[in-house]
Amino acid sequence: MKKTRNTQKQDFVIDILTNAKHTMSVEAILKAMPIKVNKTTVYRILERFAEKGKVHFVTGEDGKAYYALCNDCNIKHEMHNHIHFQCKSCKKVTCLPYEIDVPELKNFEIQETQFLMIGICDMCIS
Amino acid sequence: MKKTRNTQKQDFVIDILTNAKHTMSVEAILKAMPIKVNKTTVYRILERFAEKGKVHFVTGEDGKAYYALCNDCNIKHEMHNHIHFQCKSCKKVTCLPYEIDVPELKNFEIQETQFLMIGICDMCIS
DNA sequence: GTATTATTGCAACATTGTTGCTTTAGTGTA
DNA sequence: TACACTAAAGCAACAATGTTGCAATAATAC
Ligand SMILES: [Mn+2]
Ligand SMILES: [Mn+2]
Ligand SMILES: [Zn+2]
Ligand SMILES: [Zn+2]
Repeated sequence: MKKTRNTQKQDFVIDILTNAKHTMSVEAILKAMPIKVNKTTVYRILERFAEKGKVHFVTGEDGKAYYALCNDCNIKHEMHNHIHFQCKSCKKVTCLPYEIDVPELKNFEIQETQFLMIGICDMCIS
Repeated sequence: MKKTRNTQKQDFVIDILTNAKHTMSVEAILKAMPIKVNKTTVYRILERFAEKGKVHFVTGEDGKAYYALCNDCNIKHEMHNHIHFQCKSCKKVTCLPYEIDVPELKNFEIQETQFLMIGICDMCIS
């Protein structure tokens, strides 16, 4: 495997995601950066982290990618079979501690899963 | 509810989706049209169909929306709790006849679900 | 046939993400 | 510390998907 370097900007991304209560879009991560960083840089940092299994993402109903640290992820199976929830009101995407039993699919090779539920979150519900 | 009209272009979209073996992106639907149709028109036709429950869509890992007719959908609950599978090789998104049991989420109002599995489909597997 | 207005077309735009190339800076070695 | 190597970051231009406002068209009712 290729060598990697530790950089300030990578650390910032980790810090931001560590303190995040929800998953974050690239746009949100950029805004949370304490210094100015190019968006391409953030895209590539997240890409590297995703390859290493440090981070996972869900594609929201809006087509945007939302990133989260892989803390409690099912890394041993290299999947992230927990549910995500996207709120139609505040748009936030949350990782939920519910695992989904992945069915056996004859002749299909399952590599990843994205389980997304959509509705109104606990904070926005009146 | 507002009045609707029957148009040739709406019928074409229904025909195309009826004969489709997989879900279809707007781009694919446009290409399958027997006559030239504006993309905005297709977006709006699909939007109206989705509201009526004639059609549902999944957002692929690539962020694109993939549409399918609601034939066997769980329309009584206004949800589409079956699994979808996106192939990393041929990119096709397929509706699969597996239902997912949606967990009860205290203080969350679940309106829709999108369950996506990603990997290699039965046609692309060697 | 005429009026009404849902549907379509068009052009301009917004957003998200990608690519190729240059520049910067992290790391190991002398 | 100085230097070489090259991963990481910056930049600009681009691609792809989807959206908006308004004008033109055509389905339906009378
Ligand atoms: Mn998650
Ligand atoms: Mn489906
Ligand atoms: Zn919310
Ligand atoms: Zn395939």
